[in-house]
Amino acid sequence: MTVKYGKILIDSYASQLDRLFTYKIEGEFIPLAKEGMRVVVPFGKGNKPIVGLLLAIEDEFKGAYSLKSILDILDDKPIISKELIQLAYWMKEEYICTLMEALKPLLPPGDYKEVNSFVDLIDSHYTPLNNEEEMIISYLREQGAVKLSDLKRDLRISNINSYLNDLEEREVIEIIIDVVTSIKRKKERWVVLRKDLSLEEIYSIIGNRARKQLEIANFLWEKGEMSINSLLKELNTSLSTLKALEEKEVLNFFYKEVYRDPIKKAIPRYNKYILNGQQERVFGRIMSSVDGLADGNKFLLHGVTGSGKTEVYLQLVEEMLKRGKDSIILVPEISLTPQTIDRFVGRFGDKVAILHSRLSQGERFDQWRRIKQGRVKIAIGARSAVFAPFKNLGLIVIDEEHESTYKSSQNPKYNTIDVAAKRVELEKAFLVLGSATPSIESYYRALKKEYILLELKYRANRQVMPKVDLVDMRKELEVGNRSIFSFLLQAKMKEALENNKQIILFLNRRGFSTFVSCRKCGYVVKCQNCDISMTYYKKVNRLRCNYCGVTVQLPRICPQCGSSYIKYFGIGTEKVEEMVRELFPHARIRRMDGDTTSRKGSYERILEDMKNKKVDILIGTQMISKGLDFEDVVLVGIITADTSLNLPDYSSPEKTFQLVTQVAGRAGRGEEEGRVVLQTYSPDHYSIVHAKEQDYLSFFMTEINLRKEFLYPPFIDLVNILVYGEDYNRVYNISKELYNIIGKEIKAIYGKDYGDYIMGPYPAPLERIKKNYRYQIILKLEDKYKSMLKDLLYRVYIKNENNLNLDTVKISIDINPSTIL
DNA sequence: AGCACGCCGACT
DNA sequence: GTCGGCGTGCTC
Repeated sequence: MTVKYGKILIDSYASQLDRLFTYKIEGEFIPLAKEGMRVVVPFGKGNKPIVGLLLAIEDEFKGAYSLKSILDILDDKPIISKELIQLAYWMKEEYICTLMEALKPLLPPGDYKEVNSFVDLIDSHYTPLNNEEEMIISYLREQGAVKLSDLKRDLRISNINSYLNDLEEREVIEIIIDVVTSIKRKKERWVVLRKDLSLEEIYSIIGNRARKQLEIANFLWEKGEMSINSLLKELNTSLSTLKALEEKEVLNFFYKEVYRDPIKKAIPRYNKYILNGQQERVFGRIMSSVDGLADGNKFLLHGVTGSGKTEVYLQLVEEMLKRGKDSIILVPEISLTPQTIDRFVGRFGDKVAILHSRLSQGERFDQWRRIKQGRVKIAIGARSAVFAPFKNLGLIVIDEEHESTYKSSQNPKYNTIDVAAKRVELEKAFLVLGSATPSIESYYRALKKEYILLELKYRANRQVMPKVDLVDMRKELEVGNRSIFSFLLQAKMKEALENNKQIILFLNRRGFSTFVSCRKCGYVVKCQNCDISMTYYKKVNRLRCNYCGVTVQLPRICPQCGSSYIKYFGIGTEKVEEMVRELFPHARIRRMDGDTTSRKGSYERILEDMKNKKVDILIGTQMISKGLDFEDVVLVGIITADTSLNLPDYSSPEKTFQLVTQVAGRAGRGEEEGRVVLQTYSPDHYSIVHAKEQDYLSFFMTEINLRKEFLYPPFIDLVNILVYGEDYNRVYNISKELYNIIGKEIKAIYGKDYGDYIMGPYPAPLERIKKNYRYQIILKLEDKYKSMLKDLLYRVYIKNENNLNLDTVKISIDINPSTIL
């Protein structure tokens, strides 16, 4: 074969370059080129060299135009696997974005154009076998770690790749992928004793007067080698002593690369537990699939709070390790707490990489590289860790799978669960979704047998589920209690404090509160058509439904009970703290919300204080709803469940049910039975009623029927098309134009019923963010028309076939968004 | 995205 | 006559 053909994606986010270009691969490049490598190609009329990603290699080409040839290959090994390339193609289709956008989270972090191969000498005492090796090694001795391309340019050895490969195989040199900016990879000075001397010989060289030097020698004899920093600290000595030893040629200094390790403190070992009966059944069922004894590769693990899901995950990971397979553990960012990390690191030590949003660019790159090179076998992190570049992936676990943080809100706007399901298919791996309150979507799929449903019905330590008391806040008002704490909650708090127990007060503040409700009877203004709370718009002083756009007058008096206590809802954690202080001036109170935990480490400190019983009452928002496990918390107070219930979003009952169940699960983790006081203005709402009973199945059945009736996911895909920009008129006009283009197609499908499937354009609930006016169009995609309409959206949005003027107005398309605010 | 081509207005 | 404005269209 004298020539091959490479399909290349140009490194550009320009939508018009969202296609592959064919280039010839000739001569020396033929054996080197692999899919997933970066290449340099001449592009455009001026043949400007530009970086592209080689995505496919073909033997023939049938096109009517002449081809150019690639100029260079930048990588020594692919920077992305074939499976991940496949995944990117799938994401592009699924989430309507360019291939380059879809690839972004799968490529090395940072600017991938800045990624380079570096060559470094590992064994500097190696004796070269031939002239070429001699040149390479002496070059590296002089230069230290160098860019592969520089080395090639300077030495001009023909067939240099085969020499380099050979040397790498013999572990004389090392070829590493790294980013240019971090070529100053962190190195530490280490010391090692000369290997050819016995201890006696060393003693005699040092002589018996230098006591400190003898101590060091003894120490190193035991330890082998050590970094200078830790040696100096440990033996409380100075660099000059070491220098003296070097002069006597007892020890050698050398440099050793340190990985910027985000795990700073020593983590104690986390011991393995023996699984109880129900855990064992779940574990056994999954393992029988893994070992090919049963069908299925995707599981939904529905386990009540405190049922020991984590231990099941840990043991699955362990089995994967035994089988030479890698694992990815996904957790919501907020539960990526020390508690969670400690368990995995405490069990698996340095086989674990941790990926979270607070890593610096350099740290992030190191973690990526450790995974890519196979130095770690387990990655634990937030949603983007689903793309961890393992080559032997065996298992993906998604804990708290119902959490909305698994939906990305930036391009590509992927849903981690769907991505994981796809990846597991591509890599023949296994997926385990876990939750105490599975999302409606996931549970529905489990019932449809897309996932295998597994259950943990009891808490691990025979603890009973906490008892939930429902308090109707309308009645509190009737009997003259104007405080935000019901009499029952006050009494329970007093009791817990007297018994020296801890209390968690949970304030439900999802997003912001824009709904209008009656403090007397709990009435909330809802849309007649959509069964969704209406949103108050200050500017026009009217209420509007964000789904169908109907607006109504703001009621002065409650239409249900006639009281004038009808107003907006909203209260903050500070206010709650103030009120608790009034009631219990001697209690030690801590607050946990966005404000108090933004400072680094403060979150950990609060948890530490909680553990050490330095806190009596912890007040918090979503942040305290999960993962926290304190034995002495006997009481959980939910100040008001209603806030999330009345957001203008079809999933608000689901979110409310989940939140209440999760928070309630914080109580009674110790010996004593937990109590939960749940305050609400809607004690009859199905999500509140079922949350009180902790009856997931009943909640699911009610909700799924509503979803079907009102045409919401999982029965359709909801598409939110957001048009935004600073110029109101342009935003409005573009959104109108867009509506007409898409509406035409929908009309052709549905005829006069088309209005059920396309809504808008309406101002978004948050009509203006950062000077941008925002209009939205909402689509409901039925499965059978999905690919057709997605194709239309691609042509309109990415290709801009209708030549919409998008200079000052931007469009964002979100498939099944977690929120439409 | 870049870059060239192209078809009209005001200049050495 | 030509220099250059940025609209249009293409890039293997």
